[in-house]
Amino acid sequence: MDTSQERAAEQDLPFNVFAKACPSRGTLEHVTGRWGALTLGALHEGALRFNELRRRVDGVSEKMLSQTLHALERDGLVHREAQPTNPPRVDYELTPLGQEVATRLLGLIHFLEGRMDDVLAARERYDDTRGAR
Amino acid sequence: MDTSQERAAEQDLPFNVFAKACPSRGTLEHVTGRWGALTLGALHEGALRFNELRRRVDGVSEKMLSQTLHALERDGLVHREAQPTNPPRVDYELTPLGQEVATRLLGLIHFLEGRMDDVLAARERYDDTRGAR
DNA sequence: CAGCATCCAGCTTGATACTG
DNA sequence: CAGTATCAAGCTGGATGCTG
Repeated sequence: MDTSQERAAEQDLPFNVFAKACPSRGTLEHVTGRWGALTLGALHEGALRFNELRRRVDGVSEKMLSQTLHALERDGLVHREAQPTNPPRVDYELTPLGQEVATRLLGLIHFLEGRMDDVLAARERYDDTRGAR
Repeated sequence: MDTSQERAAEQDLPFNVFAKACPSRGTLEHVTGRWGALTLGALHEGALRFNELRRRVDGVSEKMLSQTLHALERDGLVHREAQPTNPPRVDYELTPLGQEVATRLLGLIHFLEGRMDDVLAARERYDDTRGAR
C-alpha cells in the first residue's frame, strides 16, 4: 500500500510525525496537547493577558498555563509582549504561523463540537452492547 | 470582544470545548492525544490489523494502542472487524465520521511537518536569547 | 496473531506559598 | 498582575506474563 509514511521516505521529506524520533512529533504534542489546543483556540480571537487566558481556558492551573505558553512561544506559535509597568501587563498573541495552526485546530474543534451528538450516540451503543463493564 | 465561547453561549450551542465539563473536551483529547492522532492518521490510508498499526505508529506499546483503539471505537471514529479464524484476524478502519476527523487532523499534521524548519529556527532563537537554561 | 491483567517507576498535574 | 518554586499524589505508560 502507498502510505504517507512510505511516501515521505521515498520523497526524502525531512519530517515525519510517525517516526518516533522526529521533532515534529513533539511540536504536534504541544499543539494538540490538553492545554495547548485550548490555549491556541482562545488566542485565535486576539491577544489576551495571562489571567484572561486562565479564565477562558476553564480548568487550567497557573502552572500548566505558564508551561504551555512557554512551549508555544519556544515553537514560534505565540508571541509574548511584556510591558514593564506597574502592575505588570503581559499580552500573548499568535504569530502568523500560530494563526494558521490555530485555524486548522479550530476547524477540527468546531467539527467535533458539531458532531458530538453522533459521538455520544456511538458511546451509548458501545456501552450497551458490551454491558458497560 | 466576540469570542467563540461567548458566541456558543449566545446561540445556545450545546457543546463547547472550552468548558471544563463539556464531553467534547474528552473526545478532543482522544482524537488529538499522543496516540489517538497518530492512530487516526495511520488508518486514514485504509484498514490495518493490530500489529500492522503497531509497526506503523512507531513507539506505541501494545497496551496504549489497545487502549487508544477502544476509546476511538467507543467514540464512533473507528470500526473493529474481527474474524473468528485461527489465527485470529482483526481489522481496524475508520468510520465515515472518523474519516472526516482524520482528514482534518492530517491537514494539521502535514502543515506542521512542512513548517518544522520555522519551528526549529524559532526554538534556536528562543534558546539563544534566554541562555538555554 | 490479538489481545488482557498486573505491577510499578516516573512524569504530569494541582495546591500552596512566595516574589517582583 | 504575572508569574516561579516546591512538594505530594495520582495517573500514564512500559514491561512482563498469560490466554484463546
